[in-house]
Amino acid sequence: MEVPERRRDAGRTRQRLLDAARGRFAADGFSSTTVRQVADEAGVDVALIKRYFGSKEGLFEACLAAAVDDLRAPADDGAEHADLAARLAHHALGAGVSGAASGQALMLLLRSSGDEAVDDLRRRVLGEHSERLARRLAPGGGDGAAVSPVELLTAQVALAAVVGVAVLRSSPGLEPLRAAEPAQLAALLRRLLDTPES
Amino acid sequence: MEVPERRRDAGRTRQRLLDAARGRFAADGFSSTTVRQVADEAGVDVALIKRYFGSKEGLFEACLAAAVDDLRAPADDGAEHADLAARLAHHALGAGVSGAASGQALMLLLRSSGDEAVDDLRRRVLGEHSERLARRLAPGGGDGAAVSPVELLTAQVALAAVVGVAVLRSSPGLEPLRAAEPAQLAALLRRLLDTPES
DNA sequence: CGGTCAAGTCATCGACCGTTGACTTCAGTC
DNA sequence: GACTGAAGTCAACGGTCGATGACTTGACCG
Repeated sequence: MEVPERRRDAGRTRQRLLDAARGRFAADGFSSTTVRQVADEAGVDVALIKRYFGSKEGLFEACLAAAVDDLRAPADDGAEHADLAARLAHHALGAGVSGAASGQALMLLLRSSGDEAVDDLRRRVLGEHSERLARRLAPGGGDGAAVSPVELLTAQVALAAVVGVAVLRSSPGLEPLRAAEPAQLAALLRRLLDTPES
Repeated sequence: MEVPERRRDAGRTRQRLLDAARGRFAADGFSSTTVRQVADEAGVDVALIKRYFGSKEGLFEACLAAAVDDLRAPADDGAEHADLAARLAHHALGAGVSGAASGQALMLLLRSSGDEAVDDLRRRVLGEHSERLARRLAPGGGDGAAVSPVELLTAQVALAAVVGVAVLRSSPGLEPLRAAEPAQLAALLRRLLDTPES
């Protein structure tokens, strides 16, 4: 299974560009990131971005698609976290499927490239997640019936809390929030998921 | 008290630039905003930005200073909102002192210009707010003693929730979260401010 | 070994950005 | 009504960005 370490490997350089771009886009945003920075960090030439992704926006969309896959991936923790809050915290705040840093996929999802299609994708993903969360919040536990407006709003506030934690952990690096473990954050966020009225 | 509507008024154009810039910076971020956009939206010439604010960064810092003043301003609601959650929600998510849109000051605080001094200011403001919130969370209600780590973390998670609500309301426009009233959000966020352990 | 095509390099283009200084116009003063 | 300084206008600058196409180098196959 040992790869012979080819000096020219399209898939490898493509992945390097993807990794470098994802970090830059998540940390600095779309417009602050330059394709030359990404290419330098990946150790390849700038022109290869056009070859493999068409344009800077194409590169961003590829990063976003990977992040969406990370976020949509079923919690492989499985039965490890029986609690809904623990699963939410680990899924959104813990390390992603790939070697992404904590909360990187979530930060990437919040970044805007100015493209309307990208904004629609973001809206769709956030809407799906909030609805799924609301369904699990319902007493029945996710039967076919539509969720009530208050349940949906509750789920969105809980989702907002996770988003806010990711934001405050990344750019301002607020301590001790940044160093807190997902389990500890889950314990604090759990109260948001209780039913508002008995 | 009728202002004679001078055609040349330095203070007026300065305020117009400030208003236009604050909206653009809060909505699109620092690097996505161009000084020509701001000048056009304000109806003045681009060169006046240099005259009144020195540079684009100076304009951003002036906007940020105004936002920090908004956030640091004592809740003029006074005794109107006896509840801590209601005060937090109204203060951060309601309309600002000036005619700023909902959560605009908070969004502006999260934006980065790449300047390290600005990042330090953001860290300081967020740290102050979380500490103040933690002090009010303490059973004693804000005596001189230092807050416990768990109280500080609880306050920061609550602050993160408010930040996340502001983020999801602004760029993705997640419904029904976007249209929710501060009082309704306060009712949902209140559970985060309870003491974790009895 | 030579052919062939993908992978990677290089220089450069046009556009846009922030910035700047010289110029023009208006308001207040004597 | 001329003087003066502030307020506003204009054109242009250097620099950087994303994009592009011609060129070179390498790997694989017969």
